[in-house]
Amino acid sequence: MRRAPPYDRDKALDAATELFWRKGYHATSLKDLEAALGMKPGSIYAAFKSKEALFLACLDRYARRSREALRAQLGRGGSMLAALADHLRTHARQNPGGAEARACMIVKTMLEATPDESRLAAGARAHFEQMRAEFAAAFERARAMGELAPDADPALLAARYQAALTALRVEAHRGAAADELAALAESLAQEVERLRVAPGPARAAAAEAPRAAQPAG
Amino acid sequence: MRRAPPYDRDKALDAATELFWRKGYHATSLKDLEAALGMKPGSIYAAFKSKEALFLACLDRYARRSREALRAQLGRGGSMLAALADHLRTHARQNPGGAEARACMIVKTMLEATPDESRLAAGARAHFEQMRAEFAAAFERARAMGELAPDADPALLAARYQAALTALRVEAHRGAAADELAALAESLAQEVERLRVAPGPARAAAAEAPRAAQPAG
DNA sequence: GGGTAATTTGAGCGATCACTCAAACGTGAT
DNA sequence: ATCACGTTTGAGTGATCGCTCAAATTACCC
Repeated sequence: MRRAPPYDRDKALDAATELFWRKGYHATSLKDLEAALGMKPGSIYAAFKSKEALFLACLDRYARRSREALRAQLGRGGSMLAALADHLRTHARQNPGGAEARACMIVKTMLEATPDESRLAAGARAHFEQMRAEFAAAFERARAMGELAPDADPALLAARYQAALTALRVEAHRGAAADELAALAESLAQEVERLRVAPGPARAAAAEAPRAAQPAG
Repeated sequence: MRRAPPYDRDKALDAATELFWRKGYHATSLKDLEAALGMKPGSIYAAFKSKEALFLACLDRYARRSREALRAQLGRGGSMLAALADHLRTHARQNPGGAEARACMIVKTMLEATPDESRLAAGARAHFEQMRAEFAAAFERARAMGELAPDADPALLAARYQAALTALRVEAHRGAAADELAALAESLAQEVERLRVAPGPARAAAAEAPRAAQPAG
């Protein structure tokens, strides 16, 4: 019979994720973690095997939650393209000082991990590719629904969508003004919605955005 | 009369930049720098005042060279939009193992710097904004040349262009296959060229890209 | 209440961190 | 040659790094 652990694993992972996300892997010390988790080094190493393993656990959790949030936003039925566009707009609505006004932890880790820290690098890349697969599946569904042209390339669209999202979150991280961030997100979102092909002569004609003066960048 | 320093400041900065760019600020130790620069700690601290100051010197140099490379590519006369598009394509042509197949050092630093490392964060942001100003100036020139519609928004276009470039370099950093990277770059480049407005009824009609099946993402 | 096993504790491990400084050294002027 | 001066040297600074482990503590079963 195991004794119930007096520490709350979920809260500990929350605190560790917040710390790692904000400061990155290298700049976060065990002292920081001890303070944030309210645990002594021995407990941390009993619960999680090492600093690296703890980081990877946080990253996995973060990625899983990101994926679930995406699916929740895309799975409400209705237009896939509209949902994808709204997902971009969502990321511009974060309050500037908030925890979400930060670049994606997966991307941060990809850029921070050195080649010899292979587990961090491989983990981050795997999660990045998994998100890409989510986006590709969404575009495939859009194509199946007739929102996209039959010869549309979901893989390329997914790459471009992820690029837009990545850059948008870098812009938020930079501290861009809320209105500039919203304008950029809106511009990228309209780009997605402009992919829609007219399904019939009547119903979705309004969804076809008019050719604007600056449609791209 | 000062004695000429026996160390080559330019080569030292080259080596330090390579190291910082690859490993980031925190993961680069003084031991690493000693080995790469061929200098003992005392010399490093005499030549550059601290690890942080050395990093900032490298970052300044990197940003200045990036700016100069951009100006060289955009200043050859001819179409600004074509030059901007080609600049994107250039970044996809880097050989995969090469030193350039890495995310932008400015962006890496923006994402790595913690809020309390204010000099690193501020320096990276300043350089990022300076690059944005370069892009905005290029789009303004394009508008003045009649390549863009008179009501085009250079600031927004610059933000979108920088977003595309940032994401493209993240994709290269990730280790994307050369053909996928080229496809993404080509897609983004065409997006830029599609901004062109027909200048006259005849001459530049061919430059107006035909409306493709998947123009955006 | 006593026994047992799982868990937490926290001092402290060796290694490495960024950095310093007195001494050795090289160079140009005399 | 000799001197004066500025640079390079590299052993060594205290602090902090990630991490360990024997001992104390706690919860559960009988």
